[in-house]
Amino acid sequence: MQLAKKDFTESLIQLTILLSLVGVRVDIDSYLTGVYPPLAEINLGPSSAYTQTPFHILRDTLDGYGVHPKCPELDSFFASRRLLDEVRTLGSPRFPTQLSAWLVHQVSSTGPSTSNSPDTNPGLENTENEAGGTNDPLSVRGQTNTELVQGPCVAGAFPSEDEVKVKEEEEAVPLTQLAHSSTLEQENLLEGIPSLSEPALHDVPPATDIDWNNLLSVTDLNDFDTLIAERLSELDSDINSAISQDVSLHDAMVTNSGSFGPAPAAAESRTANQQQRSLLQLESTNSSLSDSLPGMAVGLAALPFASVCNLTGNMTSQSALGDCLDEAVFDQINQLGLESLGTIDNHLNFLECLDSQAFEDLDSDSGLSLESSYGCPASPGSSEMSSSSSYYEEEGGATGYSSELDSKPPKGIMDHSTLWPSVDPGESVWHNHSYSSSPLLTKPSLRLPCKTEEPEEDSGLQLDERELSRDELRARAMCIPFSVLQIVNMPVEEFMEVLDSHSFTPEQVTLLRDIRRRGKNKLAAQNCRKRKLDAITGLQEEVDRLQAQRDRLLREKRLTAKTMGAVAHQFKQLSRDILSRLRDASGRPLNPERFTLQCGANGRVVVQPIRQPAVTTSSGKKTDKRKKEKKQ
DNA sequence: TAGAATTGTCATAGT
DNA sequence: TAACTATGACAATTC
Repeated sequence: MQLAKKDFTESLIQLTILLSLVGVRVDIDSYLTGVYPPLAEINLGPSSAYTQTPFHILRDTLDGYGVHPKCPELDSFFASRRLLDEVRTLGSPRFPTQLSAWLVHQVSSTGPSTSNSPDTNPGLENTENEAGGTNDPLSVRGQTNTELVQGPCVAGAFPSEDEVKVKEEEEAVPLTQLAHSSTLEQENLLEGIPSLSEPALHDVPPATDIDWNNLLSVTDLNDFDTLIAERLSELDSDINSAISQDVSLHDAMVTNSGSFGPAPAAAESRTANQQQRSLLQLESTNSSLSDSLPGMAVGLAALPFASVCNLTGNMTSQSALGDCLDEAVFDQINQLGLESLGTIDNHLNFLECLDSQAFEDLDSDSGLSLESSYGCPASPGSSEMSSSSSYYEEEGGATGYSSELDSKPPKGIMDHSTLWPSVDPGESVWHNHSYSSSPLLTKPSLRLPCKTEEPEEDSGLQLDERELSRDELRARAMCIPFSVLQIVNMPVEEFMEVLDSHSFTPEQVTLLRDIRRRGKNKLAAQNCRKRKLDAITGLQEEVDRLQAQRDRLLREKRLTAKTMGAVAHQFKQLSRDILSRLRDASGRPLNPERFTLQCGANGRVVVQPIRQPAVTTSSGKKTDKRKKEKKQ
């Protein structure tokens, strides 16, 4: 059942495309409105144009609609929507349909062919020179606009010997090629670009970004061409076959037929003439543009650049960055047209902003600070330590920290279990790490420890006495009936009560306060050091993570830059080919060096003259004159 | 024996 | 104001 539906769907698409070729628009909205869901099953079959490549899946899931990427309904919806868009693009008017098919053949052609390239075609060169001889694009513009509307005037510029065959063999056109247009285009490009991008991950010199900055910052078309050529010269030769830089319409059709299997040469020429005829049928969608716009307004309408842009969807689908580029940057390239390719540097700046912003976000989002570690459950926070009720529990561990009787703390990062073991405070010794006690202090004497005496009298100490801390020994010497732990850990109220109730001497009170102060400060020092180590460790981990993320983003950036270069180059080639086939009022082809295509958001393609540098120089002269006038 | 690591202590600022 | 905490600095000790 699914197979039958699939076949029916493909047949419907082919029929729609066929009807579109003859100028009949087929609206299949009702087919996709949910009443009939069979398009959802297109993805299930291998014969579907869209299921043969996973690009739509990747793109659709990256469209950012908040639906789970694996949702089958979502995938089906977007596949259906894409099919609808494709059919609409092919449906009306006639020229986009023809142009779409031509793009398919051109892109899918294998092997470069320069026979009819604009640069090598002497006829075009002559006409270009003639057109360029006027040095007035406006004159050409006005004539061309009218010419394009009339159409038949242009027909003479194309060979028409195969036009009759076109009508006869139109039914034999491999319509599936049209249905596969964007898919094949993506496949071919993606077969080439990954081979280009893969070495970018490993072999790209460090100056790649700089070169690409230069590339994208070039506003002059010639410079852009040069940089593009330089860039592509470094790329794998497969890009030549994938993009078919210098393939003319006819050659593209020939090579394309070979790519799709054996086809008669007549069919190739027929298809070529079909494209030519479609070009002759250009309709001016806005005749007033010749007056209002500095260029010709040609209703090319809906160049399938979306399919070109789609190729980047898979390339960059692994990240949101690629998605943004695919959806925004490339669409803007499409809209701005070839003349505005210099603004790609803005997009590169966008990339830079993404990088920097990502880094800044990461910095700000790290949430790691010296303060944050305080709240870490692994480390006792200051609030915990400040609580008097928790002192016995907390500082009981602190006794273990200094309990060199049991075990030595490991070197390096302090072990938390070592720092905070649950040791009975009453049984543990406070510490004897730093100071060995004097035997004199074991006596009930008020003499302070003299460090110079310690080495001489260590031999007379008992083992347990040597393990006593200095304060412990002082307490013993002062006959204080409390251990250091008790003194330190008891609440302040209790400590005050002890001081009041035991009628201590002032020296004893001072010692008790000092013991308590030193003990608490020791714990504080331990906590402080542990927090510092935690902070350092956390920062180091954060640095490692950010460095890894930075490397990943840089790789994605380089990959995206290469993709953008490939797309820009293809856009330029397509524009050149299209312009070379357009005619002005006198039947002369447009000079691709002087005109450019701009694709509007509504799918309309407008031919506009390229701004000559002379304009800038004249403005510069004006400014110079103004400066001179000001000086005078 | 020099040097690093550990630890206690002091001083001080802040709470 | 006292108690407490946090932390830098210093010194003693250990390895």
